[in-house]
Amino acid sequence: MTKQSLTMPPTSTIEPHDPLGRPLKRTRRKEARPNEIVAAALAVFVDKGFAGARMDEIAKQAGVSKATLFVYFPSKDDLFKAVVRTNIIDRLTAFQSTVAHFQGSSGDLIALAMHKWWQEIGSTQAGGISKLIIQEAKNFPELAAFYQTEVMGPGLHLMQAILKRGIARGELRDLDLTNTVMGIISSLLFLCLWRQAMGVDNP
Amino acid sequence: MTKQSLTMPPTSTIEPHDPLGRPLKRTRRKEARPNEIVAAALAVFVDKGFAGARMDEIAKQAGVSKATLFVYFPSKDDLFKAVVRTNIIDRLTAFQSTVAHFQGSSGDLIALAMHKWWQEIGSTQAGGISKLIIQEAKNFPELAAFYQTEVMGPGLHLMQAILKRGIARGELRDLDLTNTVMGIISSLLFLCLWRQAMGVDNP
DNA sequence: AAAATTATTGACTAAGCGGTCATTAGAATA
DNA sequence: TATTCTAATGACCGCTTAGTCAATAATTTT
Repeated sequence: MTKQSLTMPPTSTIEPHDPLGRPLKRTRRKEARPNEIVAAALAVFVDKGFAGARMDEIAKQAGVSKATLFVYFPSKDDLFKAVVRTNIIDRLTAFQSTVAHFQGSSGDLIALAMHKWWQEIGSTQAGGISKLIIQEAKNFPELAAFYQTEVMGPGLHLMQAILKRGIARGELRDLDLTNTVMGIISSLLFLCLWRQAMGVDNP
Repeated sequence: MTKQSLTMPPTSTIEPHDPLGRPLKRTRRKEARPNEIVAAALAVFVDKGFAGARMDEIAKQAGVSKATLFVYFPSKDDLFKAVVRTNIIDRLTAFQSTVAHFQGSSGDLIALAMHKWWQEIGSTQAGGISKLIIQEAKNFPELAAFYQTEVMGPGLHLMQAILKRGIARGELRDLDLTNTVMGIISSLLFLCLWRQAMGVDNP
């Protein structure tokens, strides 16, 4: 199933298309644009950092003019926030409900959480966002604050909830919540950061 | 012993000086400039990152005009390389020998290693270099390789040696060396990166 | 003290960037 | 087919900043 078939009716006539299946001439595709722009933005942001990412390059990679970016996103900041939302926050909230209805042992749940994060974020292009935040936090305090409240806060809270569940069920001893959470996520995040920095190829 | 006494004869006349002991009026100090510029550059690069660092700010912090920067360093890139080269190696080797000849228990040795690293690097401005490397690894691949072989490699090796010693003395069980080392340094480095990124004040 | 040397700099430029807007052209409607 | 609506864009603007250079002034030499 191609991406195109999800977002627009199959083109019946013989038209020139780019490698990603997008028409070469100027076309109006209001529905598909935002996703394509966000996808392109993720790639460029992760590769170049926030300051280093050029709107022109994002536009080019999205197969669109720079002005079109500003039709769908009011500013570079907003585009970045959209990237974080669709790549991290949505996944995080999805996983929150998974945790809420989990039946098995707490050991399995912890393993699942770590595995899932690594599989969907840490080892993918989305993992680059973590590095990006560390890179740019000081220069773009608003973005750092956004990430703190929208991602780190909920993430830490979720992990704490998992540990509390384990303690309540008598599967874990009464450990220090903050430090244990820190230990768990630091190993994951550090490995992610390191791979990103050293340029390990991610699928 | 002040920095000034190392680099120039003591000023005998009563002249206005800045807080770092540098004369306020325009003076010619060919020998002292490079070190002062590199020191200022380190501070600004660590604080703002490579892209965010402004040559004007480095110049101001070095007590010099921007044009003078380009007298001593041909470009921003070259200045950055000079900063990293002159700041990394000495600290590492000094630290290695501190840990190398230890007599007590392995538990104490591990604690000492972590504590010492945190005290002398992780919690200081030098810790900012780790962040710098992670930040700029992609843009300066040869710098990343240099850091990998000269710093990370020896660091991991040293920590492994400490664990092997513990196992040989029967103080530690036969644990997985690579993973344990990763767990130990990841928590330290991650905390360091996080503090650097979020701007916790360092002494 | 005057001249020569050269470290230092203020003022400038060229380039690059985020963001804007009047115009253009693809699609929907009649 | 003609008309309307609006997605898409080329051309432009104001601002920032790495890098340049002729002029300036602190030393050294005579």
